[in-house]
Amino acid sequence: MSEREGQTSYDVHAVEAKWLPVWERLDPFRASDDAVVSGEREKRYALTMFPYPSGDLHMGHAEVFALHDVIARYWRFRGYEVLNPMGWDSFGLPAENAAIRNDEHPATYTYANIDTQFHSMKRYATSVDWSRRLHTSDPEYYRWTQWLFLKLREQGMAYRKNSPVNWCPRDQTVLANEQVLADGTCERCGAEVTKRELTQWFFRTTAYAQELYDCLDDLQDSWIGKVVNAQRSWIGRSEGAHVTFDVDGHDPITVFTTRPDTLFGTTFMVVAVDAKLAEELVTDEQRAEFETYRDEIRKASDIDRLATDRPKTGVFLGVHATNPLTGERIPVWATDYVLADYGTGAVMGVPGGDQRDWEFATTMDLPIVRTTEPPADWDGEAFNGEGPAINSPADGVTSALDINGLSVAEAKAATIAHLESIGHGEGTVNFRLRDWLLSRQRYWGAPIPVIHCPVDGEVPVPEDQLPVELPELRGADLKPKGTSPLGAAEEWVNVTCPTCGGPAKRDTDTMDTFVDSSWYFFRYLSPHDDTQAFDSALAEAWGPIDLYIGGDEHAVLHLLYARFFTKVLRDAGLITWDEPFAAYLSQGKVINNGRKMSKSLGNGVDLGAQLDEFGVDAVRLTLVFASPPEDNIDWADMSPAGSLRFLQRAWRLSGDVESAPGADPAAGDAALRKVTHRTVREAEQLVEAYRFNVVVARTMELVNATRKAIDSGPGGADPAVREAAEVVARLLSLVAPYTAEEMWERLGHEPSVASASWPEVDESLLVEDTVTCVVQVQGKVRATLEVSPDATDEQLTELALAEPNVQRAIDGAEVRRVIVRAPKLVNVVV
RNA sequence: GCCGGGAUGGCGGAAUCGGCAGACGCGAUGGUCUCAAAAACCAUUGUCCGAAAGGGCGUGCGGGUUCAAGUCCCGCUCCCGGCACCA
Repeated sequence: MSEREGQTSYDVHAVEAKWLPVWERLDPFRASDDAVVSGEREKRYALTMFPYPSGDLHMGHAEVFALHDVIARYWRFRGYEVLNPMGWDSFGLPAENAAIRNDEHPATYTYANIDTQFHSMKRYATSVDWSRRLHTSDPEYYRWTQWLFLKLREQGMAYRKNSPVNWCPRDQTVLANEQVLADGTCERCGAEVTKRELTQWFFRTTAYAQELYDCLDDLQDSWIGKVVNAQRSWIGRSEGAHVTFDVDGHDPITVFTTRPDTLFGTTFMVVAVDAKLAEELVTDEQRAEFETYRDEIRKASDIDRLATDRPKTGVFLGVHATNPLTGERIPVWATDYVLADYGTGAVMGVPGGDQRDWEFATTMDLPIVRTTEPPADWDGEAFNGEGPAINSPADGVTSALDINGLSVAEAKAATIAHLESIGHGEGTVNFRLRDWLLSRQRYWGAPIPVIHCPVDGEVPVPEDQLPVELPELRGADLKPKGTSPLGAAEEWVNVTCPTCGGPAKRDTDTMDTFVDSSWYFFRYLSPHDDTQAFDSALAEAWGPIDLYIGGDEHAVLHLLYARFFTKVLRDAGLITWDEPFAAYLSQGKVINNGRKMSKSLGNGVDLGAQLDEFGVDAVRLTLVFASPPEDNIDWADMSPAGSLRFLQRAWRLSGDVESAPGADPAAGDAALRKVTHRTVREAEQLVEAYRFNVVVARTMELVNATRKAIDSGPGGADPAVREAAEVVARLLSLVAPYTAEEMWERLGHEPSVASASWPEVDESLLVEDTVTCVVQVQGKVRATLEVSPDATDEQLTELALAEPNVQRAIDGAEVRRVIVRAPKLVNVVV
């Protein structure tokens, strides 16, 4: 037992109990608005996605909070004023479903869980400013959610329309497109989503499609790539043209195409069978056949319709359109392979250039004309690759436009120019993104603050009457019945119209909970302000968020909505910046034994049990050290016990330091000092690059080096050992605050280590007096030399060739060339 | 099908300026201490040949560029994620 006080370990739980009240008293993480507004200190806004209060915190929370705290604490050390707030996304279905099961109010479940999570978070000891705590289900919060809804409505960004919408039969509510997974199931509960024709509220996200897309370029480097990619795909920008076809006995039809250059190969037109347009076009002779086909398609589920390998089907509508370039008449068909709600719901059929059109043409026996010359060895069907334009115009047809021989890009440009000149089309951009459906037919959300009056129509609730508080409903009253439970609260529903004073009814839908979370990061700036949603001056001072960390499940949903809100608020004049999250990092999942943790698999790992067994610090350390932040962590591969061993080893250093606090490190062992200062510099670079796992590795190396210095080097009395131990305490505090605090105290300092200053790097100690020079022969390492960092090429060559091992490798051959990269490398070529 | 990311020891992962592959940790093996165990500490740990010195091979596969390739280029395989009858 080399340790001075005879202790080889500390009691994890005693240490937790000891420091929590001290930190409570010191409150070192409170963010000062004044320091930032006055410009006294530079700001950093660190944000992690706030939790939904279902039960207690789990391993996933533990990971994201631990990762997030590294950067937040680091920024604080570096002298920034750090805003690190926390709250709860506390509206939502799990609470409502629990309330129905237990015949209680959703608030009971919600606030009990918040309380549980709050205490777990306190124990978890992240550097949060708790004075800014908020819950989205508080009337003080949703009052401003409602205010923002009205603001968006004022901006023309919230509107009501009747349309086919996604309906989840299990949750008994409509869903946004973003909440329906690729396989047609509900993102929340997994039920198969169906369609309903309903009048619903939408946010006009499509108005910002272009900007939401373009700004991704600026985020490319500071956001994790897969999320930028996901958003790009979701917004789905495609460049092309609108082309207008005259139709016999009908208004002209406009189609969207990305390949206007293939217009000469258009041999038919196809309209989505479920679009209104199809119904308008169909002739009386064809109507019966059309309706039979349409009804058949309507019966098929979305799942079936999504399959891409089904044979092409369709019905001729009896009308003809005219190709604007050639005057040729082409038949108009209805089909289910054209989508009613993308583009114009109608497509020009170019079988030579589009595989789907090829299959349709083959099935329906329609002509096929190629417009791009395929390569000589082409043995496919439709060809949509690069090649010279052909058949413009085809034999026997005339056109004012001839693009033969042009490349695809040239042919597109020429065709668009021509269409514009004859008034039959224009270059345009189309997006896949749809407007955000925000109404929900459920109870536990923010009521939509609108009154429907038979005289005045849609009337916004006057600002001074906000919030529109939820009526007291509980248990069975909340049972989903396909319409909003709020409709049953008659006293609440029936109101007088704010405009005419006559009888009117409240809107009975509540808002999607993603509305609540689209602006919470603004509310953190002034969470107790009862005069406004947020303070624009504070938004100016603190925004945008410098680093946001969260899960991939929100790669599209929440991040897209928050970006949209930010842009609308900017255009409403409330803020000046364009994007809410300057940098985004996604955390991987914590899994167990190769599988997602789940009740049915019985492989869940209980966070509380892990904390009880290994302590907060060891669990945090394990999660941070496991892998780069964005990778998944398989808990079965991890060793929290090993983490605890390391923490004890680090802690023991603080008991072996024999010099007094303030001892001058300059007098200490130079070798250890070099390691210490190099470690600090590397840690700075690594934290800033979010490579937190490597920061831990470097800290471990410093602990090892310090241990060696104590046991078999200059000994515990050397001031360099104190310097090293004090650096370890501060590096460790990024991940293991309890252990670090305990070390800091044993080293003779006042708490809190979090308020200590960051170790200053002595640049002179980063200069090595010798470096290892690798000597290769034919690229293979044959020897290493310890040389001065300013050794010359000539010196190195001479030393290298003098090595017996090098001579043996050369084996008498003629040295043809010696490559020297002084002072690190010599390569002898024979 | 299109777009993005990845593949490194028994395991998690280091090495992103083209310059010692496997840092750090886990696990394993042997040892010290102990009545014993735990903890702690010491040693070994990519693989093959060799008693050793030393050498061969080695970053998913096949080519290439280079004095030098995990890293750059070309062509594949597989895995993960996003989008998908989106015209």
